[in-house]
Amino acid sequence: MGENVLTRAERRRRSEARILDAARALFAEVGYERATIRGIAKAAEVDPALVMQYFGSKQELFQQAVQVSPAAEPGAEELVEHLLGTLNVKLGELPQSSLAMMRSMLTHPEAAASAREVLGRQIDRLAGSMTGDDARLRAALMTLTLLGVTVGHQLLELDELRGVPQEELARLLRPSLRALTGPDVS
Amino acid sequence: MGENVLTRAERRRRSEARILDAARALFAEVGYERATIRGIAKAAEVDPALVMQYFGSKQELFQQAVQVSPAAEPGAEELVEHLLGTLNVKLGELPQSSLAMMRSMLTHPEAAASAREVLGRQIDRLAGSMTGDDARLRAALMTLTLLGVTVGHQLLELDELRGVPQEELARLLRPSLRALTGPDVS
DNA sequence: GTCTATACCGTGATAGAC
DNA sequence: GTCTATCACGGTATAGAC
Repeated sequence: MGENVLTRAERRRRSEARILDAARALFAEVGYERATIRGIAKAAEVDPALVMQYFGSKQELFQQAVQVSPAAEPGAEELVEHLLGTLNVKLGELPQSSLAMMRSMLTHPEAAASAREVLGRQIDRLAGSMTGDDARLRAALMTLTLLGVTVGHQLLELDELRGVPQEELARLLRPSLRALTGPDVS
Repeated sequence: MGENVLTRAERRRRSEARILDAARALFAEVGYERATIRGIAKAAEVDPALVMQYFGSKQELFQQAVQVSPAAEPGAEELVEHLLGTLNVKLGELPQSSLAMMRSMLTHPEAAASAREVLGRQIDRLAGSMTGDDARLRAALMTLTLLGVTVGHQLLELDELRGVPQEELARLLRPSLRALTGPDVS
């Protein structure tokens, strides 16, 4: 019967992608609890039941939507400088999946676990480049400093950080983070 | 007819107090959306309808539960040192009302507004003790640093901060915050 | 296989019995 | 004044029509 414009598998793939995009956007905007299956389906222009059909549950949809690819995770080999490069990403074009995770990390247990994992990995990398017995602790404080700034900027949208260029923030934070680096530098 | 053990006004006052305590605890533990009127009532050992009767709505209950007394708000006259004193409070015995507010600040609009207000006041106080045209920005970064540490410690409960004494954290953070203070000291 | 219709539950909130 | 019964709503999930 002639060629179809879209095969079924192709349609399915596109619908899934649209749902995931809509889910990421909504989770990032209002968090896990306030984001609804019906709302996500509406944004993706699909039937609400389809979302359940594809992903099984809201929780599984959330997991697939927010999982950050390890490649996209910030590395920290050059320590502070690279961390501030990371900051640029964090402050500018932080992927929506990360925003969605961060938005829900205080209220949704699953998101909290994910946050602990991601932060833990970053702390590990940082601590690996540092010496001293409290290296992990200092690495954690550096990571949490960036987390605080990111929360204030991206999620709370404090007026004080409105429209401040990333370079300015990096410039101001550099000495502060270096102070946590300890005696050793990279 | 003789004296009653408890007058009605007294009973009412005690019930209200128990409800507010339970509300603070639940809001702090699971956030605004997951805390339910019924759950709060059960914890306070009162009828759910009573909560509505007393407070009108869940939102009003939240407001009354989380409102932080201005006296309890951290001051910052001696700048870094006092801020680190503040940190002690933040890390040790942060009042449950503040925890409840922080827990919900990323997902509940009302809590977000409250957080912006409290953080803004702290930034104002800090900036008042600093000079330079970017004083407010640096003050904001200092405040967000402490916010990040508090979130990581109190809400995400990162392993890296488990059981670390406040003095240790203050010691490690002091140079970092001083670096944001800028050329002027208090 | 895809979607329509609906069941079912728990929520905040209300009205009215006691 | 207190509480039982119920409402309307919105959420997840499912059964069955196409």
